Amino acid sequence: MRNALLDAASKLFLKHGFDKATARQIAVAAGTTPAMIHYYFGNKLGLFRAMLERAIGPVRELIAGSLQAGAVDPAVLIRMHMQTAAANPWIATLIVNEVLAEKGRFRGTFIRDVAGRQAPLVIELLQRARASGSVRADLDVRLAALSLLSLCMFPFLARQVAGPVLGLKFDEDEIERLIAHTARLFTVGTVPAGRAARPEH
Amino acid sequence: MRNALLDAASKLFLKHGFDKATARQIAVAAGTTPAMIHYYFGNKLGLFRAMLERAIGPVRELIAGSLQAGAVDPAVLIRMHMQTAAANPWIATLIVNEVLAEKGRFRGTFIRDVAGRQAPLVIELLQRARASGSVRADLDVRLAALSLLSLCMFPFLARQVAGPVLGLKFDEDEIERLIAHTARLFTVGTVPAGRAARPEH
DNA sequence: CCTATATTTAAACGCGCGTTTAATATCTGA
DNA sequence: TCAGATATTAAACGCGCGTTTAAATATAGG
Repeated sequence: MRNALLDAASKLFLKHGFDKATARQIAVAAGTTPAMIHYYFGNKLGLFRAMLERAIGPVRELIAGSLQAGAVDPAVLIRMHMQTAAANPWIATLIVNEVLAEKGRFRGTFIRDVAGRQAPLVIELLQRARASGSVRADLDVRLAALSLLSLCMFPFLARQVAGPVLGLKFDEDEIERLIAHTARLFTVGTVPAGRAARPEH
Repeated sequence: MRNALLDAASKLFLKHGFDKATARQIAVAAGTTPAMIHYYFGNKLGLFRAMLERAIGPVRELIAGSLQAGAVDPAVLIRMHMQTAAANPWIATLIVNEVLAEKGRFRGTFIRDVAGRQAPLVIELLQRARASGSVRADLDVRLAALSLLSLCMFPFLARQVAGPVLGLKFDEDEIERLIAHTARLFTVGTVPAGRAARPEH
């Protein structure tokens, strides 16, 4: 029953957000009553937190691990971010509903545990790239990190709008082209002055 | 009283979103009772729509007008978008709460009246730039339009997170540097192959 | 001045929310 | 077997929400 609640909570919280998903909805989806939420998790927020830890743990480890593995290319980082976001649509929904939204319930945790750990690694990666001469020397790495995250995340946050407006389907093939396009845009866009911009493939 | 309600609605709806801002909150902020909302606007949604039309009209005209004025540089477009987003913080909040969020109350209108009109103009601008040889010939203009919007909008949507995480203050000076950085990243990133990337200033 | 209309007030409505209670069922170990 | 702990159920709680009603007040026109 505990697991059934966690499963239902994953589906509904990550689809509709914390406020819109009601305790009764989740309980019914799990085949029980809201009293079980109180019994196992204390209250609705406790269920949300438990569900979140289960959902986000693997993703957090994946991202943190692959960055610490060593110096990687910005293009590789872009690919990893976008593939993760594409493969787990709930991440974008969660960020919109619980991080970016005013008083987002997950913002504090997200800043502390996810973005707060990841951003320094991205900045350090860009600094190394700058030191090695693969990006221009006068690049502001913090602004560049922001641009990189913008390019990687926004398309998935805005998927429901970008689809109809720009005529994008967000199928597997198109996402692959989007990743290649994005990696090239960022790589070429930060190339040292005087070095010719070359197609990657 | 009608105007007092619209003023209070602007402040609270645009700050907290439609759901979180309660009818009583707005009525009290306007110095009256919720019954006045029913009297002048029928219900809460009517007040939201009336407030929205008043708030978004000027911005819509500004953006639509300056694009139809003629062929402009992508860098100019980027500057205009980012300056508008920076000068009107409520735009980012509105987009997060009512457009990107699941079942956002403003998504339909936004797609039809704002993004749906603007995106074709951005795409056309990029096509002209491509035809004139100022961006590379094999650039996918739809993906490039998505990247452009990502770079322009995401920093302001994620302001509350990017600030602490990347150490950004989002003051006037920094926003100016962000705009210059973004314009350069996009311009250089879409430059034709073989043409040297040059600093802009 | 008086009446009819427009505006404002105060109070309550029904509803669904998260939560809690108390009773019942199920399981477990000595 | 059978008490004690664990798990589940059904029902209700108080609360705040958007909304509605009906009475009181202000405002204009003949």
